[in-house]
Amino acid sequence: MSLELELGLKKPVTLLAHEALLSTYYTASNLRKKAGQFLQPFGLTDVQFNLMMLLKHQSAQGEGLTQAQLSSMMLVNRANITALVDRMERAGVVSRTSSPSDRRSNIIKLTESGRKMLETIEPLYAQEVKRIMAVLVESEQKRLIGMLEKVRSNINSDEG
Amino acid sequence: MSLELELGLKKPVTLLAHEALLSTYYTASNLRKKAGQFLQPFGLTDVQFNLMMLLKHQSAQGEGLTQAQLSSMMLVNRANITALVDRMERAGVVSRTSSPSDRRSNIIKLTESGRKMLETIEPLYAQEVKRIMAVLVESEQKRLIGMLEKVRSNINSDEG
DNA sequence: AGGCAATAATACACATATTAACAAAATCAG
DNA sequence: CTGATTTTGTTAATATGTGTATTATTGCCT
Repeated sequence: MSLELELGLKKPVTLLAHEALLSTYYTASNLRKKAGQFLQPFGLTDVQFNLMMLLKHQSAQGEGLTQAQLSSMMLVNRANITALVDRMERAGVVSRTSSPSDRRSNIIKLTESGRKMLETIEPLYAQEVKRIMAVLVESEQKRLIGMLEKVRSNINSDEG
Repeated sequence: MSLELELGLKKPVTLLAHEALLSTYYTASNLRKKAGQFLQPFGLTDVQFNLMMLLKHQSAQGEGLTQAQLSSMMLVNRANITALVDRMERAGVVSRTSSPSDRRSNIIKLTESGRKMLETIEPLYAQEVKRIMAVLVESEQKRLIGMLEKVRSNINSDEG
């Protein structure tokens, strides 16, 4: 179904480039909503799940990540991470410890409870992601990734 | 530049389908940030600009749209629109009138000031969108739109 | 050593998103 | 027509995002 029908537009989007941009917006929006619904029974949001995945896959065994590293990997402002980690700490899925080597930094780690939770959810999540993306064959997924990468690379290329 | 490098990941994303999903997320996120920066000098957010574009292009001459129509076209909850229109009304770019034919509904229209503002911004915005998307030739943009459409169509196809 | 710039986290004000609960109005079933 | 249902908008609680300012700490440079 076209964007026009999905959104109930009365007139088509006239500029192709704009339609491409809106398609990217709304697809991301739909994917996030779907992820949110999928994760709700586990008491997690998509952002919290993403953070837990980073802690599991992007840190050396049991090392954890600093809030600054997390903000870089999630492409959000560092200020965001404070309240996000607060909530997750309160929910008992991560721990926050001051770094001994740099007392400005906090080390965020999965708790045992968080690790177990992720062990349950991750295979189901991976299965659902594969199901959704299976409308595109492997070569198409690669082409999609490549095209989006080109778009991102061009976003800020006029500055400086 | 790959997602891995852009986010400072230490390890690659192993599941191709997940990388495709994350690419879509982060591209949309980058596009929205860029739009936000572009619109900031005009005192608008990307969401407010999007709403103004809908009022201009998706309503019959001077007719306006209801909040329910706007929420459908923006893929957001109706509850959102209330405060959004409040802010935009306060900024003087839209007006909110009770519909004579259905007293539950509010008709949202661009004010003269909003219309003028859009006349200034729209061509600059279109130019910037074209510049960003010009890394993809027309056929690629169409292929991107088509692939994203297929993904969206598959998101909720397991329900019911 | 001492001073100064950069970095990490936090706090605050604000914009946007969700769900749930509600009131008012329109519509439908009989 | 009347009573039940649906639709529209609002409000409240919560989560996430931005930018800015502040504090603490680190590290660099003279």
